[in-house]
Amino acid sequence: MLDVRAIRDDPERFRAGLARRNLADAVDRILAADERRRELVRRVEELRAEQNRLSKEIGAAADEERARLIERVAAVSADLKRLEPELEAAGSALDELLAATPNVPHDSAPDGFTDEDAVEVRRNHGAPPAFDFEPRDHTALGALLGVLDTERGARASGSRFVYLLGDLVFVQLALMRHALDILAEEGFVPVIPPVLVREEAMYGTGFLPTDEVNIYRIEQDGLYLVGTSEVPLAAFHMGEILEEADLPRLYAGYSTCFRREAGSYGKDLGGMFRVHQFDKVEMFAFTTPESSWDTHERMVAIEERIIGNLELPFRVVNIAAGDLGGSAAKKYDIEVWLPGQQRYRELTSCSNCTDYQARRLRTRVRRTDGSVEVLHTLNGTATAIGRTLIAILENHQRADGSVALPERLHPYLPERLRVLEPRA
RNA sequence: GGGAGGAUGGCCGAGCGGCCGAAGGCGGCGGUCUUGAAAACCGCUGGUCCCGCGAGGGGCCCGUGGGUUCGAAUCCCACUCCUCCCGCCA
Repeated sequence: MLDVRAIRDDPERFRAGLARRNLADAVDRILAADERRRELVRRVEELRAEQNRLSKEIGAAADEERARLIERVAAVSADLKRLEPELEAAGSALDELLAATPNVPHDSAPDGFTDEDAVEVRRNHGAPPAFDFEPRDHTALGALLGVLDTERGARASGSRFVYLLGDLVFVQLALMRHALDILAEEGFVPVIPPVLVREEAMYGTGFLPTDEVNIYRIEQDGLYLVGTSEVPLAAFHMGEILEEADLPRLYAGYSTCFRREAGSYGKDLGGMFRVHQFDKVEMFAFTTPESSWDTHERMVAIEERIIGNLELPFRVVNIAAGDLGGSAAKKYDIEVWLPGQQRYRELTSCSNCTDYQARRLRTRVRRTDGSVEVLHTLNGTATAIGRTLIAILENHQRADGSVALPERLHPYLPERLRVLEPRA
């Protein structure tokens, strides 16, 4: 949620920022709603002050005086009864506008509206691997190795569900441990969070109301299945005021993620590139406003380190302003080269949400001088396990279909397991 | 699924319908004392919104939402959440 007072102070800045999302006119609608609300606040508060004054006098007054005062206060109360609903309506109108308005993009986010407009920041290790044979895609490899079963996944649960089998399960767990070890070393507190959350948490993180169609809802209990552990990690400090000395607070969440993938019909069908359920290790940071940009760079660097350890060719892209998620002011994606698709595909994503999420979550920082302000939140993928498995299979495959597992994973794997071998 | 309690400030905990944004304690900050520290003593110690350049003034907040009343932390209604016991269960 944007800060209305900041918009009031410098509307031009917000107009220009939101124009990059094609939403320049939102500023004027917000300002009009804010003006109306403040006018009503002024009038209602004057009446309440008058009512309070008179009521206090009544308490102290003698009986004959009392009747007269009660009559006077009745007139004030009548006015209040009329104005209070108007004030409430004006407040909701403003809240709805603000809830539907996304964050202002950072200056360093490039112009544009689609993934095509993202700007490449850097690549790792230059070129994608050259194969002296025709590389298979992960679906073919998964079948050959006997480690992926999408047909039975569909039978049990529908399309976009997959069974992971055999040694690939050990690779998944190794990826999880590998990421958590690095994050713990970097000062992140490991967390296994709840994956069902209340509406408040979904709203606070900005997934509701805008992303509703992509969220699984448990009607009976009024709970939502999280699409990322960003949600319960952000909600961890919902409504709290953190001490400046305790920042940054860094968390590494490991959870299963659930996504309806509505509106992606026909996209990335087959295999497990786009599925309804996958596991992910996620970074989440609560920082002071002045340090969030440094933290953002640091988190991307951690992502690069993790992917580098897995010996995967990747590139970092800076997402276009108009293509950002609603809460983000800036986002880096890391795209990994997939030989099966002959292109780079999104593997991780790292966003600085500045104060947008924190204001909705009411998460603030108490400065050492005692003042209180909204803090900044960031989130980033440490390892999206499903897609990382795909990248490992496709990039480390050999002519016979076997797959060599990256050395950095060896300590986390069973000793016999260094290569995934095709089924006999 | 059945039953019983509870929700007040960073934490614990009091609170006759008006003098209660709220006693007291703990914690925190500052000070006195001390070579230093502890102890003791003294003082300070909520958030938010509106008006104002500021000094300051005002509104709201005792789980949430309604109601009664001139006036509600206190009375009434509904809801939510938490805890405990029994049952079931990974």
